[in-house]
Amino acid sequence: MAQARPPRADAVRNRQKILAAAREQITLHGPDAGMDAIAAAAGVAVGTLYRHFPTKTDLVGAVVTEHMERVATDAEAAHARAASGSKAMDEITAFIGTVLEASANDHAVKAAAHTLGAAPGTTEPEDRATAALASLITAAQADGDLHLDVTVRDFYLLITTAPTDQPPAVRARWLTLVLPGLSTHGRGAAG
Amino acid sequence: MAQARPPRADAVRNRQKILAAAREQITLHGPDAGMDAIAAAAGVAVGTLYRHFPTKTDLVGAVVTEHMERVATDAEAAHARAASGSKAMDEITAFIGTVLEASANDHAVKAAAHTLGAAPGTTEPEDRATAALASLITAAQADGDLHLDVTVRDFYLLITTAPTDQPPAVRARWLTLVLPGLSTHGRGAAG
Amino acid sequence: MAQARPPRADAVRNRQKILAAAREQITLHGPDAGMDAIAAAAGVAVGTLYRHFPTKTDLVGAVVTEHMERVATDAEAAHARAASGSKAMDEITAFIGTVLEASANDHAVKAAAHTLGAAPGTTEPEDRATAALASLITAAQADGDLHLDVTVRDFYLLITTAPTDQPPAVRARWLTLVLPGLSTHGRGAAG
Amino acid sequence: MAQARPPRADAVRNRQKILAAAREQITLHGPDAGMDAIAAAAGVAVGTLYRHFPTKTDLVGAVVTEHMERVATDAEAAHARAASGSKAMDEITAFIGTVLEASANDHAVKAAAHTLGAAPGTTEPEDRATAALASLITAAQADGDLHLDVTVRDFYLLITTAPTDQPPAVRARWLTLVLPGLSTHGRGAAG
DNA sequence: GATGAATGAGTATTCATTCAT
DNA sequence: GATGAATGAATACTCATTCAT
Repeated sequence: MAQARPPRADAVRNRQKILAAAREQITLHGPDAGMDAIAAAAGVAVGTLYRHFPTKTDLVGAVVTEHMERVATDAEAAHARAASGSKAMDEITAFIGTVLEASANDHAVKAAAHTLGAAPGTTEPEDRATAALASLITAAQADGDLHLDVTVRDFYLLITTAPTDQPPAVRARWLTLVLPGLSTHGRGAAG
Repeated sequence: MAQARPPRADAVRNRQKILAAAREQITLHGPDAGMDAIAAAAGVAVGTLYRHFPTKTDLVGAVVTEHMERVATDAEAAHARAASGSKAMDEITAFIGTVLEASANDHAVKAAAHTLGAAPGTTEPEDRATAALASLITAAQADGDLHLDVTVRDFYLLITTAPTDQPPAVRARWLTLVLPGLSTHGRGAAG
Repeated sequence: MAQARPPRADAVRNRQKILAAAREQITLHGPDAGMDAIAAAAGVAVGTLYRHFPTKTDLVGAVVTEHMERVATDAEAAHARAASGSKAMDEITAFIGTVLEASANDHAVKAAAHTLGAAPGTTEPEDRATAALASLITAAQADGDLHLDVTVRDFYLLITTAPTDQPPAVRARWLTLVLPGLSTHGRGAAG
Repeated sequence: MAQARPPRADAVRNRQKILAAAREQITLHGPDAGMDAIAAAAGVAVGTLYRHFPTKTDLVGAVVTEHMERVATDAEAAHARAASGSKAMDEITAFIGTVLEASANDHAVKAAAHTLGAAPGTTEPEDRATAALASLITAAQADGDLHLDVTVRDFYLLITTAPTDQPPAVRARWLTLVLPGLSTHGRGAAG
């Protein structure tokens, strides 16, 4: 069985350029960004684009995955900080806020996911995020700060429904409304 | 002064058929549903569709307004019940659930609103809903059941971000997560 | 054989309103004026319009004929004046100018004729015009003012090619360029 | 500095086929010729047509420009002949005839120009034609054959109003009627 | 006779995808 | 592998004409 030969250097470079351009164009014009426009932004011909991503769905999927990559990184960072002393529940709160901010700027990504019915499943980065978040949850529950029935799926549910396309003030308000559902401490003095 | 003659019976029937078809098609394929497809689903020629709704935007707008109509009706009903003795906070809880269920079936409507940057403002039904909800809020706050800083906008924010396209179990879970942000009673015994 | 019953008074009135509206709309928007627009301008429903003119071609044809009516009237007036002493050649010159001006304001009419390949033929008003012009030609030739080979067809050729859609100065210049082809007196001192 | 790579051979061929088809279809059905029809006539898919001419206006513009190209070439040829001894006025006469014949076959072009309110200005070929004609005019005026007030604009006015859609005999007659407006020699012996 | 709602073929244009160079 | 020209189904919308009321 022949070894898959390693990809050519320029092919790798092209893949990166295409992903960057796709991210940019999708962010700019939503998932309706044209393939030609993406190719042009990448400084590449459409044919090349199609060699790397046989379908628009594939390309958008890749962008979404990239996004997941970032989520995973953030989750693991939060987990690491919690492991070295910071409060797990604080990390959770911060994490959700961070993801919301990131989505607000990469805004189209979520739309993309929706519109294209992107894979439900289990990409590698999603697994990493899930693992890190699960640990974080367990820790926060051990601290008595997080409701015992909260799961990773709950996080994903909230993140998916976050108002990413609203102005910052609205996004902040949404966080305020939503966090008491997780925390055991309610909303404090406000009411 | 002559009365504007009443619309013809068959024209009215067609308008209904078109709206129904639009609702259905938009639910099925999102606001990208084609005008031809909608016309076909309505058993009508495109021309007829365009006679009733000169623009796709108009048609989608009409569907959204229909939806708002229902929301307004629900809100006023809730308000009426609270006025005659039932607990305001219970009505609020039920109301949000009701809207969520309704939206789940009319699912596309939300997408529609988004995509078309639907009117920000002030359609007549929206005004009615807003008025009824405001009264409900005041009552619940007087009872000490609702956080004092909660406004109608908060309701709209939650409703807009509700996971209308998720299965019932997920929708129920979302309600559980989100209601504590409104109520002064937290999540009770769960954590 | 039954006598064709005389048209009802209101039907006659409608026909006039429609023709007026057609003239107006065609002048305004060219022969592309929509049937609905014409009907609306006439204060009549499309159905009524179609009862009077079974086809758009018919309607435009009618407008063109109306135009011919005017041409015929002008030609006969010119002829009458020449018969009572004025110079035939002067009347000819004036006549062409008059028609050109009229066409410039009813501009679309010519376009209409072209676009719709309107009947070449021999409507009654055209016949009257032709007769009057023929007399005028004979008279001017008898005066020695008009080239002997000029015919009514030449007039029609010039009129048809007149730059009706150009500004007045250009129209005047065109007359200057074209009249020497008819007159025996050339262009006088200009060259 | 890299040369812009030469267009592909088949693309060039297609461009020609499209232009030819456009000329033909526009000639046949006026500028209302459908883009689909033109594409079909060219043996090409619409998409291809749109790659070459992003807009119908562009396509018709190109056809008009082609026409102008020919006019320019004719004008320059006439000028060259006059420079090497032939009579300028004869060249002018011949030139107008030539353009008229050319237009008769490309008939629609004029309609096209009209309909689209074609550029007022200054395409490159138009400039060339204008220059050559100006020289020709000066020469003929120096010979005493052409009225002193005649300008290039007069030529364009006549050409634009020429009866390109009439049979040859009518076109010839039109020339006879119109040339005396330019020449200092009148119509000779005919009257 | 008048009304105006319904019809449906037709228009220019876009865009994901394929394939010859 | 890269290029970019070609494909063609699809889209929103128009308008002359028909026909039930």
